Amino acid sequence: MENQQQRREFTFLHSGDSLRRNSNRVVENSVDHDKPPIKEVDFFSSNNHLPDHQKRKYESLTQFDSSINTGLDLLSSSSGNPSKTANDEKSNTERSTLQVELDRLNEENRKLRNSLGQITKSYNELQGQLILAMQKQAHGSPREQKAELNDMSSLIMSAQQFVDPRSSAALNVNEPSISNNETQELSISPANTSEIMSKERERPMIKIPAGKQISSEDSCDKTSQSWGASPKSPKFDQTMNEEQAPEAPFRKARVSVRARSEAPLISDGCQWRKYGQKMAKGNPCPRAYYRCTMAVGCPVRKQVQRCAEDRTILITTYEGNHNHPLPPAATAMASTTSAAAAMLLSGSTTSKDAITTSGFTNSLPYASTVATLSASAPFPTITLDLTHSPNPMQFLRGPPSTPTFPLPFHGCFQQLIRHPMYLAPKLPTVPALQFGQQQHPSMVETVTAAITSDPNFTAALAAAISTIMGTQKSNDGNNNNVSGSGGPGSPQLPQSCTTFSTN
DNA sequence: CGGATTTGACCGGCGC
DNA sequence: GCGCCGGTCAAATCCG
Repeated sequence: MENQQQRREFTFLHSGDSLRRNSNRVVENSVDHDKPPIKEVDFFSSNNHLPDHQKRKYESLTQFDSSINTGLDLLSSSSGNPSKTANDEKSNTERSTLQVELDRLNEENRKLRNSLGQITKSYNELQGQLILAMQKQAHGSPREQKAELNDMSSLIMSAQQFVDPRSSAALNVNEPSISNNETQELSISPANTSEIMSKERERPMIKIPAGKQISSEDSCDKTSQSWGASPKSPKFDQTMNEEQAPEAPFRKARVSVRARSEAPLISDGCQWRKYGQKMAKGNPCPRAYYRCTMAVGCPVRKQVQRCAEDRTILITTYEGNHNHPLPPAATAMASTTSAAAAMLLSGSTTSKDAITTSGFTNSLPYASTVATLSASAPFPTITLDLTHSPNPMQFLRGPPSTPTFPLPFHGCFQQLIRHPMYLAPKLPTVPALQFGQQQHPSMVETVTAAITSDPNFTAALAAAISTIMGTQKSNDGNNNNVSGSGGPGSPQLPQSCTTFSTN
């Protein structure tokens, strides 16, 4: 079983490498005649309205590696001919136009390649860490299956970091007992997890200038704004070393969700235990504190409080990363909040940002749903306002087996989850995205476009990928649960930081 | 009886 | 230093 897990993970990593190679092909395919048309070729070949002689010119252009500007030399030599005719001048003008276009495409491809290179670099680092972690586990005393499951969770976490190590590292810092084996409980956070996480913490993180707390949200959201004071949980504190302390604010990324609900607490697929209730200043409604009980030691907490101004609105604020599998009903929401938090932590928000995040919310089925960033607060918070959804209860109370949470990425990646190859015991050697390309060509393009237009998308993508992997685990007959008392296990990424909430 | 909830006490951070 | 406030703990209580 352990070997199988390892093989899976390595396969996944390998597939990531394949992703890189394949993506490069998009750029360099012009020299590979055995491959199907690549984007550049497609771009030019799409000009079917052009005369044949121009098409031939396009073809000649695309015969050169777009990463090398050899095509430009060809054009310049041609344009330097003093005996050109009027037609030649016309065609040369067109060539110039095409040259500009080609340059633009090359530049675009270069950027894409750079992005992929960064991803690959992070990926390789993680791979090395995985190997180290697994070797360490192999030499250590055998642990129960519980521990192995947690290993899987940490591996999934790593997978997420492959996409965006920054955000993942930041998101996972709430994990307890990950840097100090002495404090960790036997059933949680195995050694390899500790090693991985410790290394991850060494990664440089983007700093958001600590500014004055400026609440960009209405009074209803004071609940989330106030969460920053947290801390104590002695167990967690023990795991923090001096270097990590300055980064603490990043670990407190929160996702606050506003939604209309009559119920005091809406099921979000996770199991929660109430551990406190307080009256918060400025709100006559008490604030309830919950912690995740799906796994022993899960650091995820949430606050639930009704909006003072509109008590039909329930505000749920999540913090922390699950260190255990999550049931399908929870993964949709979890991935969404993870994506939101990842976006928040990805570094693009350097000050008070009260915006409607286009890259994120554009994917929302309900146009009125907005995500508000408040990175200037002591702890960055992203608020998803679902109160204007046409029928919020539709997703809030949807059947667990068919989560219909109207948030980004979920539906898109369900396609991957359902793919037969994806469900196979062994992950394909082609990356999930490429693989999606087989059946859903537009998806890869969409993802690529999203990456180029919004770097933060990688973080969101990471969460979604994590969700996929988690779902796969639950689908391949492995019903292991981290917590014996927990419900259906599933993974949310421990990975994914904040969980979604509903409410 | 065991697990979940309630609720007052306690602690740490922060502002004055 | 003091008080306020948010967050957590843990004993008491409730509930299935």
